[in-house]
This record gives sequence, structure tokens and C-alpha cells, in this order.
Amino acid sequence: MKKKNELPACPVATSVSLIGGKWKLMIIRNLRNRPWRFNELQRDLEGISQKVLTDSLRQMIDDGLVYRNDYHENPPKVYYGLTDLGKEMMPIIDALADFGNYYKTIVD
Amino acid sequence: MKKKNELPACPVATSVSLIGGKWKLMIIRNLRNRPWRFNELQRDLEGISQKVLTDSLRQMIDDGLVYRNDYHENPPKVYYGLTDLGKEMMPIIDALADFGNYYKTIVD
DNA sequence: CGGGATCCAACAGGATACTG
DNA sequence: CAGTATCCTGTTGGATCCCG
Repeated sequence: MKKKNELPACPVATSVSLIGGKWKLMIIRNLRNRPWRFNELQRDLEGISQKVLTDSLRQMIDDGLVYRNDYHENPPKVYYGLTDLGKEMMPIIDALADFGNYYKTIVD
Repeated sequence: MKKKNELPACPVATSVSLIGGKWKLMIIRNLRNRPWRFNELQRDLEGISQKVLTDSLRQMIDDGLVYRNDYHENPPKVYYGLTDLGKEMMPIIDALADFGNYYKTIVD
């Protein structure tokens, strides 16, 4: 988990630093209702490379938004899910989705 | 203004494509209550280069979030403000600020 | 004051190959 | 299945100089 002194002064910028990646918000949206497996996520997020998915998940785990549940089985079985803190992001996802939908009704 | 067919399919991604820059959300936050002048913005957003401020403003104008009001005076006098569409972003800014503040109370 | 025009560094993200 | 390890490329953003 990051320390306070690494965070931007502005709370808005703090949030942006946590979800700034190209795919992080989409990942959170997917994890909303249940934990997902690695390949399951990659298949659903069409276009994401597995390096970027790995990096994103690791950062979000580090930031406390996502947990990783490794069953230590063979073949490997790992689930990713939202922590309680991660679930606090949902109002942001909803606000973004609302605006995105509204925007599409406006343009052209 | 962008065309629909240039927009991502996911509404969340649409929003992100509009505010994805490093400074755009901070600019919107500043323009919340009144129009600002160019240098006024640059002074307040400590660290932003004028190229990035110019680019960001132009993109946001293009996306319909910000308007530009040129008084055509000498010396130049130009104000930037939020359009009605831009004001619809405020719930997102608020949600991000809320989460940012909450996050700071959680970490360490 | 409000930019335009360049040039450059940093980094995020993508492609590919390989592994326990 | 769930990654690691490289390598490479495009885009962002920053620095500097100039202008009406």
C-alpha cells in the first residue's frame, strides 16, 4: 500500500493516480459483482495484453483496491476481486458511465 | 466535436477518453465556478507547461466540455469556461475528490 | 498576454517468446 | 492456467525559443 507522502496533494489527483491506466477502470467494472480469474479477465477485456493486465492488477493490489486469491492448485487457479476499498470506487465508475452515456446522446 | 464512431463502445471508456490527460480534471475543477484566463490557469496549476495547457484546453473545447471567449483586445484577453456539457462532469469530479479524501484516511 | 513551433525524455502500453 | 522476461513503439508531457 502506498504511503501518504507519495500521494498528490489534490484528492482528485490522488484518485486519478490510482485509476489512471488505460484499463484499470474496466477491470474494476468487471470485478464489481464477483471475483474473476486471470484469463477470464483477459478474454473479456478484448485487446489488453497480458503484460498490461498483470501490471495493472499488481498496481491495484498494491494500492489496496484489489485482492489476489491463489488456490495453490495445479493447474493454477487464481482469483482477483475488489477489496472493500475497491468497492468504494463504484460511485466513480457509475458517474463515469452516466456521463459517457449522456455524452453519446449529445455528440452529433 | 468528436463523432460517435470515434468513441469507445464502453461508456466508462468514453469518459476516460475525454478526461484522460494528466491535468484535464484539475482544469475542470478550476473552471467550476467561473471562467479563467490562460495565464491565471497556468499559475494556479503549478507544474503544467504551457504547451500541455494549450493542448488540453483545445482538446476539451473540441470535445465540447470547455468554451473559449476571446475579447480580441490588446493586450490579449481570453477566458476559458465550462460549457453546460462540461458542468455535467462535476459529479465525477466530486466522486473522485470524495474517494481521494477517503483514500487518504485509509492508507497507513 | 496568449499563445505557436520544435525538440526531447519518459513512460505506458503492445508483441513475442518462454515457463512452472 | 497464470504468469515472467524482453524488446520495441507511440503517445504524453516537459523545456526552450519565438511572435503579434
